[in-house]
Parts: sequence; C-alpha cells; structure tokens
Amino acid sequence: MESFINYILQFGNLNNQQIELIKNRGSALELPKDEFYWEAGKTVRHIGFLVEGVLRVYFYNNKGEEITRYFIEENHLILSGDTIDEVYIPSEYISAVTNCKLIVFSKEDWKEILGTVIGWDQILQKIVAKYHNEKMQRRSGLVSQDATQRYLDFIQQFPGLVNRVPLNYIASYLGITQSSLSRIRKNIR
Amino acid sequence: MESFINYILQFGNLNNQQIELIKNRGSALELPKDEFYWEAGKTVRHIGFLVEGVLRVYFYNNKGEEITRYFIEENHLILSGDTIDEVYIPSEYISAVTNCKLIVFSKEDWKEILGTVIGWDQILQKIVAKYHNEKMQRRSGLVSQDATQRYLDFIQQFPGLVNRVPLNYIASYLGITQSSLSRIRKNIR
DNA sequence: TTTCGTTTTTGCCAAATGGCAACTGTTTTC
DNA sequence: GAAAACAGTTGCCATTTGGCAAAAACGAAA
Repeated sequence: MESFINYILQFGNLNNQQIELIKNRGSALELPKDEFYWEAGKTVRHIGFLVEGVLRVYFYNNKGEEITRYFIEENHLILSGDTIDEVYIPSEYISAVTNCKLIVFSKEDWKEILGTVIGWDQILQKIVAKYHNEKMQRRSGLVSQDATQRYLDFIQQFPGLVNRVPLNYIASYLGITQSSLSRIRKNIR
Repeated sequence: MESFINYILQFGNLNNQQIELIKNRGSALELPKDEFYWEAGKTVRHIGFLVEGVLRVYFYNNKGEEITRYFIEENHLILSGDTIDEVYIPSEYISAVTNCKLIVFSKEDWKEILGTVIGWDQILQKIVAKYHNEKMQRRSGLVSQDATQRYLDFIQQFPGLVNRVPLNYIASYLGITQSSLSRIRKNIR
C-alpha cells in the first residue's frame, strides 16, 4: 500500500487524512500467473494498481492472432478507458504474465475518494496524460524502425521485462514473429 | 464556433450561459498550409480546436527521418500532453497539411472556463480518454498487420484524408517507404 | 535422474519491403 | 506556354521478415 501512496504523491500532494482515507479503501488482490485481470466484453468494477509482477494487455486481430498492446510493470496504475463511469467494458484482455500482487478499489470507493479528496481528479488527469503520452511515443517508435532496433529499444525501455516475459509476447508487442525475434537476438549476441 | 460547441455537447451538457462564456473566449486562427501549429521544444500557450483542414503530428527518429505520429481531422480538439498546466513543451511538431481554420483559447481563458463551467473538466477527461484510446487502437493495428492491410485500414478509418494528404506522409504514418506504398496502391487497383 | 511439457532456436525457402535512381505526370511560377 | 518544382510511379536488386516444421534447450514434476 505504501507503494501506491508514493506513486500518487509523485503527481500531487495529499495530507495525512486524505492518505488514510485512501488506504482504508484499497484492498489487496493476488492474481496468479496467466489469470485474467480483465476480459474483453466483461464489465470492469474496480480500479487497480500493480504492486508486483507484470501484466499484459492484448487483443485479437482479424486473423485471430493475439497481439500484445503493451505491458504493465510494477508500480503502475491500470488505467481503464474511462476512470469515472461506473460501467466500463473493455475491448481488450489483461492477464498476468507472472504472479501479481495488486491493490484494488471498487468503483464506489473510487468515486468516494474522487468526491472527498480535493485535487484527486487532477492527480488522475496528470497520470493519465503522462502514461498515454508514453505509450503513444513507444508505439510510434515501433512503427518507424526495423525489427532489430525495435527490440533494442524495448530492452532499453523495459530492462526489467526482457527476462520475465516469454518471447512470443515480446514478439507480438514488437509486431514480428517469434522466430524472427529469436534470430534477431542471435545476431545481437 | 458552432462546430466547437456541438463537439463539446457530445460529451456533456452545458446551459446557454456557459455556452456564451465559452464562445466569448475563443478566437479564430487561420493557419496556412505547411505552417507550424506547434514546434518541439517551444512553449505552447493555447488550446486549439480544428474547424477546417488537416493537421499532422510528427517527430524525428534517430535516423533523422520525419515520422508522422497521427493526423488530426476537422472537428477535433488538439490535445496537449497536459491540458491544465500553463507551460507545456511538446516533443513533437504539428503542422498544417492543408490550409486550416482553428478556434483557439489562451491558457488563461481556458483555465477560467475550467474554473467557471462546472463539469468542464469531466467533459475534457472524457474527450481525452476517448481519443487516446482511439489512437492507441489504431497504432496497435499498425504493428500487427502487413503493409497492405495497414493501408486498407487507413483508408477505412480516414476516408477523408486519403486524397488530401501527400503520399509520403501517409507512408510514414504507416511505417513504410513511399515507394512501397505506391506499389501497394498499384496492387489494390 | 528421467520424463514430460513448454519455450526457444534453427533451417529452408517464399514473400514482403527497402534503397536508389530514373521516369512520368501534375501543379506552380514566371 | 516553357521551365522549374513537386508528387507519384516503376525497375532492379539486396535485405528483411514470414511460414512451417524439426530440433534443441530449458524447467517443472515424478
């Protein structure tokens, strides 16, 4: 829980009372490897913060292939398309690449925090803006370079992931096949 | 100006008084073809809404090539990384693909609207969430498909752009060379 | 240690894309 | 209307990546 508070404090100030309120609302959740955090089409009823482990956001393209949109590392909020509305139905899947530990808030509690903690929505807005921009930048980089460079960028951007995430997931994130990625790694050595 | 109000009303309700306030703050801006709306590294002091024309958001990769991150069509807000802070310094360029007409708000006026119009920030948050998700989805699609399919998707997603945007811009958006795109178009015919 | 299942590497060849330069066609300018 | 500038197409060939299947490496469980 400390890690969540520290995360939030990077984006704005809170007093002790506010921190207590937030602490009281969050509850721990363990998500074993390969289990879903979200499934496309199924209503999401909570907001989560990843404390430990790696999550993977993915969807299926029109050929039925599983495409990894991005990874979520520890100490990051899991942002839904809409953090306000009670009902959010994602069009993508999120599942655990490794065993994960999360802190989750029900939508009701989250709304209460929103209504009680002044400035909370601005903190959120900052977080959303920051991560969306980061994701966009990374994605843009993926399109404008050859596969080797994309992989090099990946290990630089996510040094903590390379050894924890199976090759086929990384390959689908980079937009290449697993065998191509394997060959690329061979050449790099 | 009507188009901006209509755009906003899609995301939330406003009363006449609020609408008037907003109308009074916005001012028209004409941006001729090829001129910058933003330049990387230069402070941005206003928020803009594109009424007519096409804008292009791009950056330079490490080989010095110009990469188009996305296009902005008419009737869309131009979202900066942070719509609140006074000072925003973009890391990318935005320039006019065609002659453009915009409505712009100074950061000060924008902040005033934010402080006066209740629910304005929620409207904004919805807009931001919607477009960021759209952009992410499009970008993800670009990585997971071959070039022909990417181009077909592009003309489906942006039917209004194909004939107004030079080929090399589209090619760089799709992550291929201009000659490849030209060949792809030949095959499609 | 052995076995089983999963992940990663590799070989072979086909297909897609890049790089470069020349050519064609279109618009702009004088 | 000729010249110049720009945008788009094409040819040629090298390089990259994909597809498929088999082999190798690795890890977990018996």
